[in-house]
Amino acid sequence: MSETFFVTTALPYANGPFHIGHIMEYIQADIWVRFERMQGHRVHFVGADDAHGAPIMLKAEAEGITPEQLVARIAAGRPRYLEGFHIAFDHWHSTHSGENFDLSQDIYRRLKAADLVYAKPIEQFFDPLKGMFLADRYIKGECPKCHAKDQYGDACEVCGSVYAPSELIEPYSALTGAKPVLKQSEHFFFRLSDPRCVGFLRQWLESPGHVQPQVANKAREWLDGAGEQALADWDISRDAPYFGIPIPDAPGKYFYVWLDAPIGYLASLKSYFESGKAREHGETRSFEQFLAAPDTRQVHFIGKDIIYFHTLFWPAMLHFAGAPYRAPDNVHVHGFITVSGAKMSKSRGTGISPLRYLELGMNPEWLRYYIAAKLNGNVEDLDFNPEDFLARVNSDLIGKYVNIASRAASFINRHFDGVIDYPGGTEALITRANLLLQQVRASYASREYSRAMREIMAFADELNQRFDARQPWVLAKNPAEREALQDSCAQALYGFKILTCLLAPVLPAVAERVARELFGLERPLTFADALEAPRHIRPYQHLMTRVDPQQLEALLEPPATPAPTADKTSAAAADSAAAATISIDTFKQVDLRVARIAAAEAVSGAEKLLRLTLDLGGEQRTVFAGIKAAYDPATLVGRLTVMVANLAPRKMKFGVSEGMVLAASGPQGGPFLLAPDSGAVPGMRIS
RNA sequence: GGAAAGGUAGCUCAGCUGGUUAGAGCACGGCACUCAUAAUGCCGGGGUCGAGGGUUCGAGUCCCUCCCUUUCCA
Repeated sequence: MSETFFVTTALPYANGPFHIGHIMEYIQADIWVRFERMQGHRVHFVGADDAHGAPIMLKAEAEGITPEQLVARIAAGRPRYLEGFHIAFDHWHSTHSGENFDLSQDIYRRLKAADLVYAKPIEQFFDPLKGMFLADRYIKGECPKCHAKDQYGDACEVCGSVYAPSELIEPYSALTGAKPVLKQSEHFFFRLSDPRCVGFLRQWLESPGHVQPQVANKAREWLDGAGEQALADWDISRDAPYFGIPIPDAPGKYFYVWLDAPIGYLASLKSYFESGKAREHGETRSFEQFLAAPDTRQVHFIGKDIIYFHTLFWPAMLHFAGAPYRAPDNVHVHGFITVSGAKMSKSRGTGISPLRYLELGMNPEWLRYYIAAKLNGNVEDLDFNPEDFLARVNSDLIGKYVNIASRAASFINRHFDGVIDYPGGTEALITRANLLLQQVRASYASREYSRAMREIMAFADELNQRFDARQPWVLAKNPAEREALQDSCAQALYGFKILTCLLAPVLPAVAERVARELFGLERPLTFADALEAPRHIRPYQHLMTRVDPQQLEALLEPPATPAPTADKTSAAAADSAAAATISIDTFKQVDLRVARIAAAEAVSGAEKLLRLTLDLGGEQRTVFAGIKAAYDPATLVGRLTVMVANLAPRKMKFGVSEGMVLAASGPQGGPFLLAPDSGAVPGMRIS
């Protein structure tokens, strides 16, 4: 019954870091992957950078580096986001790779052999200074309709009309300002309009499960287009200079980036197989065998902006290239994410920065839950609303879910030494769990995450209601009610375990901690665990803190303007100039370590101090820090920071401080605690 | 211009193939409780389901027109 999936997310363009839209898609896919794995299915989840094309080439040129260097720099920044949000790709690769060169050229040769590729001369604007053909976006000029100046070559941002670049009045190259000239060049075309392609695509779109009905409608519209809207063949070549994959037997010609980008899915998979990782994950077949197997389910998660490429070209290319290539089994389309109703814009700095989210120490699982709570299986936009985020996360996750464990565990530990027994039996809960599993699994499977979260939270409500009705805090005062006390708490804790299983795809880190720390399970949870009543619980430790409105505010405030930043650096420079130089040996005497803040509390009687318990990976230290004014203790717990580990202990009025944490401050404000990048673990030496 | 999706309580959303007084969570008001890193429970106020027509015994749910929002048109 176990199935095998090959899952991808859309390849991000390697000219910049991830934005919140990428992260949303990855969270959606990651939840689905984790869900399928919890059902016992084998899933290979891969991603890659989309490295080719003119924008990357030009950006690299502008920075005075090679495109490879630019792409490598961007790629180096990927892991901290992925790890930070618990997005567990099995492999991450690049379209600028040997695998992708081989696969792209192979698929091209096969399509050519199938007579689905032809050459045709086209006329296009050419920048004589730069010596390259110009894509529409690199040509600007006056709009032929409304005569607005400086409009792009494809559409006018002022009046919204659409036109060809040759219609622009006074066109000029956006790269050099030169007047572009029309020049002829031979391009290669993929015969998308071929009856074989159209026939195949119709059939593929009709087969249930391949795409959502709305997406099939849209794609059919393109297929059925007539006249102006008729389905056109696809221009798949670009002329040198171009950062891309050379077309075989065609000197100076490269594949258009959109041809090799989706092939990057397969390139990443191939690299995953050839690196031996697939084998580590229990897959013994070769890449080709795996890909060709009819029971391998090839699933792509994409955004609605790239439906055209993924429902027309991509399936057709794969199908007509032939075995081992196969058209996808499922292309799942999601909408965009907006912030407070406004469309995300990188250039205007609106939207929320995923990196900033992590840097502020905000819990990634808050965002995962919030996205899950708002995501359905349709192609609909999702709004990130700060007030909603705060309310949703705090009341659902902390008030309802985590609170159940917190309130019940304390009784079991205090009165029964952690032993959970069920004088009232577990049948009712097992029946309930079975029903819930059925509902919630169906919701996850169809990507109706918001429904799943509603179903799960309704159960959390039930548990809190029942717990309340039985009033264990009253029972605890009467020794004769011992059984009732144990039963009421046991029922709640078993319910909590069920909730945790159901939420595990969304909250992997919390689920892992619950399994290990509370229930002593040294393995990942599966859905079968929901039917297994726990018999013992360890002392409860807080699982999640509430969202701090200040963090949320900091997340949303616009990025700092350059001016104050410059002030800061100059102030810092002035400071450092004042300090005498020291030798490296002197510096090495300071033992700096990464520490996890295990606990934080205000010190009563002290205006500025917080008492921090720092975890150095095995060793715990108590440190007093004068940061009370800037930090709420609750938001500090769990985050990583930097401490001086070999500072002589100092006896203070409130206790002994065994070190100090590092924070920046100056005339512009502070203190600001230091934090290592994600990946650091407590105890690491800093040098 | 063509097309798609959406417009349901203050906010975020559920309402499948039309059927008793339109639901949830959050927010708000009141009460209760005190086990829980203020968390929980109960009660309540609040919606002419974008507007207007139509079909029907009966429409948020079907049809038509219009308005608004978002997006797509390679």
